[in-house]
Amino acid sequence: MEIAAERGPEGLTMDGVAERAGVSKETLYRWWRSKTEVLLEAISEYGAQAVQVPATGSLTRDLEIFMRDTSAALDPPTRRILRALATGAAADLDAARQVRDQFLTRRRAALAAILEPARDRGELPAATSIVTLLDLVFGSLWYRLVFDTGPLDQDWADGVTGAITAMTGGV
Amino acid sequence: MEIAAERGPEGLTMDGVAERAGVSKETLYRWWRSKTEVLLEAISEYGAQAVQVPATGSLTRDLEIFMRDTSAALDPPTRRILRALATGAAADLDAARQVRDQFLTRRRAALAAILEPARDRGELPAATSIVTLLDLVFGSLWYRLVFDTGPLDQDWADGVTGAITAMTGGV
Amino acid sequence: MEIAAERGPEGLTMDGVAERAGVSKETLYRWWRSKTEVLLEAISEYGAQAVQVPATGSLTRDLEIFMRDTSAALDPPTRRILRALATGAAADLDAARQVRDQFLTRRRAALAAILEPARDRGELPAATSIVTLLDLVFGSLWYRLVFDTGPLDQDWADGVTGAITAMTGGV
Amino acid sequence: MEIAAERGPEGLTMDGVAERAGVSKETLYRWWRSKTEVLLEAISEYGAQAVQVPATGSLTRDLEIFMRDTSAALDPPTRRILRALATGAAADLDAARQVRDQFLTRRRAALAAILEPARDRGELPAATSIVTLLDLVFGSLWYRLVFDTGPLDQDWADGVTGAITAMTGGV
DNA sequence: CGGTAAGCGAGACGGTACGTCTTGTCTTATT
DNA sequence: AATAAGACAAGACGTACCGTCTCGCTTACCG
Repeated sequence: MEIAAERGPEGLTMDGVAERAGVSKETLYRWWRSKTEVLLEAISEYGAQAVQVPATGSLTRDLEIFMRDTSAALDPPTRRILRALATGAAADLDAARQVRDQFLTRRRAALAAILEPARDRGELPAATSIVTLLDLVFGSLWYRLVFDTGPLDQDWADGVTGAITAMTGGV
Repeated sequence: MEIAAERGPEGLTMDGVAERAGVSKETLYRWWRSKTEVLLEAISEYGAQAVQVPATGSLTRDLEIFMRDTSAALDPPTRRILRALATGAAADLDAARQVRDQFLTRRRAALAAILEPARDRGELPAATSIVTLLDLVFGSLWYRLVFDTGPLDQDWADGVTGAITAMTGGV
Repeated sequence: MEIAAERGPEGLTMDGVAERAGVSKETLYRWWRSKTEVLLEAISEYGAQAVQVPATGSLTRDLEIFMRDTSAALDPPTRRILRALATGAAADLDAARQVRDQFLTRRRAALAAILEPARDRGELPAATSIVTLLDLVFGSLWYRLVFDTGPLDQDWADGVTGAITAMTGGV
Repeated sequence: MEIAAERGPEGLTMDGVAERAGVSKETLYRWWRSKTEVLLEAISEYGAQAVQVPATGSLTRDLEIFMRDTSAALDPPTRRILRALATGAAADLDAARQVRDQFLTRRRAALAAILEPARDRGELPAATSIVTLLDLVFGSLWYRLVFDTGPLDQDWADGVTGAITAMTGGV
């Protein structure tokens, strides 16, 4: 985590991790088969603190809180770590699967826990595909992360919140 | 392109490109400073054929056409090429900038050329942030590409189309 | 022994021995401090059958028997074992000392038991240095073993026998 | 050479050579496929100075000179180098072949150039096998080197000389 | 007879070298 | 002057073996 946070994807090497951890490469490979596995486990310890799922009863309010929390968590070191994760996933479908199953899933579930009740309450059209919405929201996040197309600040958070809530339409 | 299409991000090396091209590495580096630059130039030749911008006068129809075209273009070889691009961008902010400026921009402009008139016609709320919508749509695409979270087929295309047009609300 | 006989010096590892013996490395190292010690002990069990010391009363005849016996013992598996021993000895003076004291000594004594009486009987010049002769004979053997310069067959045995007995000169 | 001379077989590593030579391991492996090849080439440069072949007309005298020269060359650093060579040869038949062809051959030829004329002159029995004698002499040398069974000093040189000339018998 | 200590298997560990791979720079000779 | 050919330093990769270590388990001896 330290190395990924300090130096980003390029500076993260198994040799480096082994040295920093005061551990032999042999041991590293015994427990984790790849850089991605190491990172995932490191993150899961770090991010074990359950993702907050606001439940104010209002989709707009819930989303706003969730998105702002998310945005607030994305300081530069964290962004470097996530970019390292994305690098691994983009390069190798196997790593992608691991990231998906062991990392993305959790956050997707949290957001789904906001969206589904909202749809049931009628705040989103009944036909709305939650999966599509999740892709849109998290896609926006990773897109900005990977391609550095813009900040992931409060404005961004509010923009996404606004777009999603706009789907409530005239309802 | 051939190599990236055949072998994906991992199998794409400068040595490999030089050999396949019957060119020395020296020459490769003289003209392009990095793998990303090589790929970008290769893609731009390939994808020079201007992106079609439908203009049927209906946001829903335009979007549907655009998304289906996009989806249709994403065959497995193309996906491997794009993943190679994402790998480079995620690993290095400088590469990210290049991908952004020389590749993403074009497609963003095409979609913007659909969304902006639609907003002007009142098919989207006047306050709608086009940039946010672009991030959502392309984010969804790259998210699925990078993390292999699902197919980029017609269902996906229609799902995104539906979500965006849902924002037109009761209008 | 099995491993050394099958795979030779390169394939002989402490891990391998431990596994084949159904024993933990811990135990291996408790009883023997090095590969060389393990091999030496294994060989001493194997080769415990006393070295035959012919005593026909004729140097030529005794030597011939001894050399032919020696040659006959040197089948390929045995050669691999001896090469493993030589590898250890050449690499490390401490191992060399152990091989010398616990292995070479025995065979040297056997040959000396042939040469000394012969010298006393006048079949070798009185000034002959037995040690030098031992070095010449066994040197020839190990030289061929280590550098694979030629077979250790009956021709070789007879050649050495002939050379040594030639020293009896016109006597 | 420096490393082999200073630290002997155990301390000689490809990594170490690369570092000391200010060269990358890649380059090392491009030119030499193994430690043995590196050593052989290093030695051949070093030892390029032709081996002196005395030709006094007397076998005893020639041998004495040759053996004393040989003995004098075997200072501790040289012995460490030669033990490194023997370690490689003993461990691997392929390395053994290389050592034989590129190193041992030269010295064998030099000694043969002494022995053959002597035999022709009648100083050795006509039936004497030169090859056997070469094995005996050099075997004695390497035996002492590998197993550290005794010094390779002038006494040793004279002992071997004496043994060989003893074969001239009553002539 | 029940408690304790010694020896054991299992195997993790830090360390080090291995041999391979890719990167980006460079030199040389050719055209 | 641009090129191909390819050597090169740098350094990460993933593997192998070494010798040490810690853990429980099982015997066998002793109180």
